[in-house]
Amino acid sequence: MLSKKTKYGLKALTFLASQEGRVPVQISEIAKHENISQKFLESILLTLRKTGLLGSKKGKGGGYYLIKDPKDIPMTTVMRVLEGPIAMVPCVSLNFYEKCEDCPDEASCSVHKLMLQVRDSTLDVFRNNTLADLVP
Amino acid sequence: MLSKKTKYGLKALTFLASQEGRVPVQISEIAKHENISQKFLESILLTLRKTGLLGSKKGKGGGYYLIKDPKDIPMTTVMRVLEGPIAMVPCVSLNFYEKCEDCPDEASCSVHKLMLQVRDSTLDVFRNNTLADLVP
DNA sequence: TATTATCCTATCGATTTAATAGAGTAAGCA
DNA sequence: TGCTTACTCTATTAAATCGATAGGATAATA
Repeated sequence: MLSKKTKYGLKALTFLASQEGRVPVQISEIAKHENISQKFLESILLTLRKTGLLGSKKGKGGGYYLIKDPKDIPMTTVMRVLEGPIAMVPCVSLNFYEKCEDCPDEASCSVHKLMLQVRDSTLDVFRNNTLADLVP
Repeated sequence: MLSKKTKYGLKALTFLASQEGRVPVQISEIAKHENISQKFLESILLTLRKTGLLGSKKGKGGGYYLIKDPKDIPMTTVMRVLEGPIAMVPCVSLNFYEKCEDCPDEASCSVHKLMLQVRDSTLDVFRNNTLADLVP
C-alpha cells in the first residue's frame, strides 16, 4: 500500500511541476490546493529538499520550487526517496538489497522468483514516467 | 513491502505444490522445511483453507493439502487472499475499490494515473504465473 | 479411550504511520 | 534595526498494523 507520505509528496511535486516558471510556492498554498495536512506536508517537503529534488526560500515570497525540469526527474528517483525500495522484498531490491534470514538459497526461492518479475515490471513503469508525465 | 504472512504463505503453498500426490502435510513439517514460526504459519494456513485454496485433515496422518492443481491456481488469487489488494492505492483497485477522501477528481489525479500503470503491470505478472510456475 | 494434529480466540510487544505542537532560524522590507 | 513572513527542526502522540505466542477446543485415527 502506498503511504500517505508518498501520495502527498507526489501530489505536491506534480503541483509544483504545473507552475509557470520557478516561482517559490508556499507550503500553505500547496496544502490547501491538495487537501493535505499542512504540518505533515511540511515534513515531506523537507525531505524532498534534503534529497535535492526541491529548493526552498525563506521569508516573504518564499516557498518551495523544483530544482530540475520535471521531464528530467524520473519517477524511480521520486519513488525511492518517498516510498523507499521499489521491490516488495529486500532480496530482490537493486538499491536496498538485503539477504533473507530464512531462505537458504535465493535461486530456488519461489518468492524471490515471483517478486523479481514484479520488481522489473514496476521498474519499467517508473522508468518510463517522469514528473512531467504526471501533470494533467 | 510484502508482509511475512504473504511470504510464508507463498512458501507453504509452493512446498505443498511440490509434493507428490495429494498427501496431507503437517504444519510442523512445512514450518521446519521453510524456517517459519509454526504458530504463525498455523494461522496463515487456516485462512488459506477458509478461502478454499487448501483442504485439511485432522488427527493422525492429517495436515494440509492443495485442493486444486497448482497450474490452475493463478497468483492473482493467491496474492489477493494473502496480501489483499494488488493495487497500491484503493482508488485504482479492481477488487477493493475505494474513493479517496481528498482528491476531488480521479481523472486528473497524478497519483491515480501513475498507480494505474503500476497496477496493470503487476497484474500482468500475477496473471501470467500460476502456483505451478513457482515450484523450482 | 488415548493420541495426534488441526481449529480458534485472545493477547502481546514492537514497529510504523499520520498527525500535531512549538520553538528556532533566515530572508525580506520598512 | 526591528518586524513580519515562512521555512527548519525536534519531540511527542494516538492509532493501526505486524509478527508472534499461548492455550484450550475439536475432530479423526488407532
